[in-house]
Amino acid sequence: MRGERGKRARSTILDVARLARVHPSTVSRILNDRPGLTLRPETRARVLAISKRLDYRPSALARSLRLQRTLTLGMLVPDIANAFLAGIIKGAEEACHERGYTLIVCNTADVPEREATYLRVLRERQVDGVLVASARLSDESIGSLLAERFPVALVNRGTHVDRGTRGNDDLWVHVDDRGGAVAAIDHLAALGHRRIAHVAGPQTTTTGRERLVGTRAALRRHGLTGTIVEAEAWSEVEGYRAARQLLRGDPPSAIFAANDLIAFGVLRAAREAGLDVPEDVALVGFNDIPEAALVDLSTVHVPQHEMGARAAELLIARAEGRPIAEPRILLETRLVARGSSAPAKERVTA
Amino acid sequence: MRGERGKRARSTILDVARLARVHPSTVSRILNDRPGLTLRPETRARVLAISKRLDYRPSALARSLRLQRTLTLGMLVPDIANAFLAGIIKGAEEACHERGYTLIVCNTADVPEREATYLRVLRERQVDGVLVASARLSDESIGSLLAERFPVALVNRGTHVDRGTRGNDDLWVHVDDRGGAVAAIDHLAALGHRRIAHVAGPQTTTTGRERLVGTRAALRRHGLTGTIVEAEAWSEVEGYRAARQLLRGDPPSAIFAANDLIAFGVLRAAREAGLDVPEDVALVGFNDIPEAALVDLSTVHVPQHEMGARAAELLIARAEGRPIAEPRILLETRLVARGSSAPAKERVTA
DNA sequence: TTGTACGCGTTATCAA
DNA sequence: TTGATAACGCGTACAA
Repeated sequence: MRGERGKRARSTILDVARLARVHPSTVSRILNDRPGLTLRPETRARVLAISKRLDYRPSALARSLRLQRTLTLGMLVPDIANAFLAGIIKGAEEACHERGYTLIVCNTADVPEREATYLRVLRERQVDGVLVASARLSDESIGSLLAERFPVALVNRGTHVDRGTRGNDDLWVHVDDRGGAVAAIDHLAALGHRRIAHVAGPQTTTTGRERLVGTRAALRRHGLTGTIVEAEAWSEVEGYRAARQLLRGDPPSAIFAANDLIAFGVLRAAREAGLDVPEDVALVGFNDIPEAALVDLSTVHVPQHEMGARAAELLIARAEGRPIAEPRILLETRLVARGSSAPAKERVTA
Repeated sequence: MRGERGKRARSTILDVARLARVHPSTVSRILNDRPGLTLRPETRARVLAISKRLDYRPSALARSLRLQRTLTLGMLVPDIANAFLAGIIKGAEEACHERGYTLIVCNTADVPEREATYLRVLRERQVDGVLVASARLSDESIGSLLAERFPVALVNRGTHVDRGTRGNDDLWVHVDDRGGAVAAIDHLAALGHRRIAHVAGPQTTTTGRERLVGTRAALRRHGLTGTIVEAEAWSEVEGYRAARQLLRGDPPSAIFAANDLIAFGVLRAAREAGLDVPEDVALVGFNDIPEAALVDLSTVHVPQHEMGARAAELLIARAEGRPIAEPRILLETRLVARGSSAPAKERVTA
């Protein structure tokens, strides 16, 4: 039963060397060919030919063991299936691929135990660095990585891990959450809305907090109070739950949801409450995931792909020991107005 | 500049052995502890303690090199950000995690060159098997893998690779595409629709073909002809393009789109054409991705998570040389009726 | 019950 | 210009 498979043993560098009548190390040199090295074209050609004929492919395992680097990056995300994260992952994956790195994406489901397990696995596999896109705060695990000076890059999340012990060279790619929130509120205010509510994201996350801060500041500037409710998670379901609470009684005329998924939940709750969007209540989300266009949701655009790519590039630079000019990258957001926040304006006082 | 990082060298099995005053091999034995091996509890405890103290973690690299297996699976997908595939990936990832395997997801973007590159990378990394979820047909690359008896499992795609040279033991997890299509058409016919169109998926893919076959059969059974147009890709954009062609002139009263993304495109085209869904035209999709609920799309449900999980399990079994009872798994679909296909019925002859 | 010796496949370094 | 050697970190057959 066993041993049935894996018959045709893969050819190694020794096989090539033997057939080419050279030493294995010569084969290695030729195949990797460093500039500034002198090989006789003759042997070179012969080795190349043999290696092609044997379909020789070096073992990344052995090489990594020898080189002490794997050309592999790990990535921790709370949910692969989340459209926003998917965009980030894709960006990171492409940047990695371009530079010859492989990315291992790990789905933590925001469960600390899984996070820890994966972190262990990644380290056992000697990945050259870890990209952390999970939104949760305060990770001792991350703290310990940073403490060990293990290459880590944070994407779309901050950290409250003991600022004291860390330098200012932490790798960090995020967007202007406050600015985005301000843009959202400004947009709604410009449409004439005065009764604006905010369905905030979990206040256990940096993004959730920052967006709330921006919202509050903008509301104040417009001389508005605004109602704030908090969704317990960045999900449609929790957005729905929070919105129901908000819509009972005297509903606001406009709602800014902390992200698009939450906005979808708000949308569902509004419909159930017999409220039309945007006629009865205007709605703005955050992130601009592809589905936002599907339901004509106004939202704050976030360059997901770029976030992932930039973060991966930073991390690779760090892993390769290259100097990094800007370890912290702040990307701009941009409001995308769509149907969900269209009317109002003329009926300001309606 | 360099050498700055990676200072604190990770402790190896030798460090543990030294401090525990035993031979490295003893440490290895204790840590892996095979049943049926007799260790003195005393040394055992000592080694365990030391290893804990040093925070020793074995190198997966070295182990894999020695064991000739990596406990790693590769996965080829055309688009990580595709919601349907994301569900499959998630299922596969979880199954892998449960069994101690790591999954490397590769985004091929349906570009043959990338597919080939990734396949090479995965083999160099000695993955124990590859999960192929790309929908394209006829891959010589896949053919060669199969020929080499390298563990491969196909998910949501068939293969037209030379049936002759392959056994019947190919690993294959897919859904009943024909049955699903039939269910969709039956559903529309039951609503009273007589002018039913099908926006088919790319006929270069097995799923696209199977769904068309099912559609044709069902239409025929109902004594209908039906219009067929083909989308050039499984995307919103191509669905839109195909639908525009379909909707000019005398539009059908119902449309079955080969998958949800295409259905979204149809939806957009219908709206632009001033047609209301479902009042003027009923719509049914395929896959039941989460976004389908968002726009109230009727669709054929596909157990994405299960597909990924089952495929991964099959592949792991094969990689470990365990016998496989059912190498080909066919999962059932189920029609989910939502608003997009609601009315009609009473106005059959309207 | 534990130690010895070797090999997994590469590549860097030094010698020739 | 090429060869020889050692080492990366681990697991296992065999010996003690």
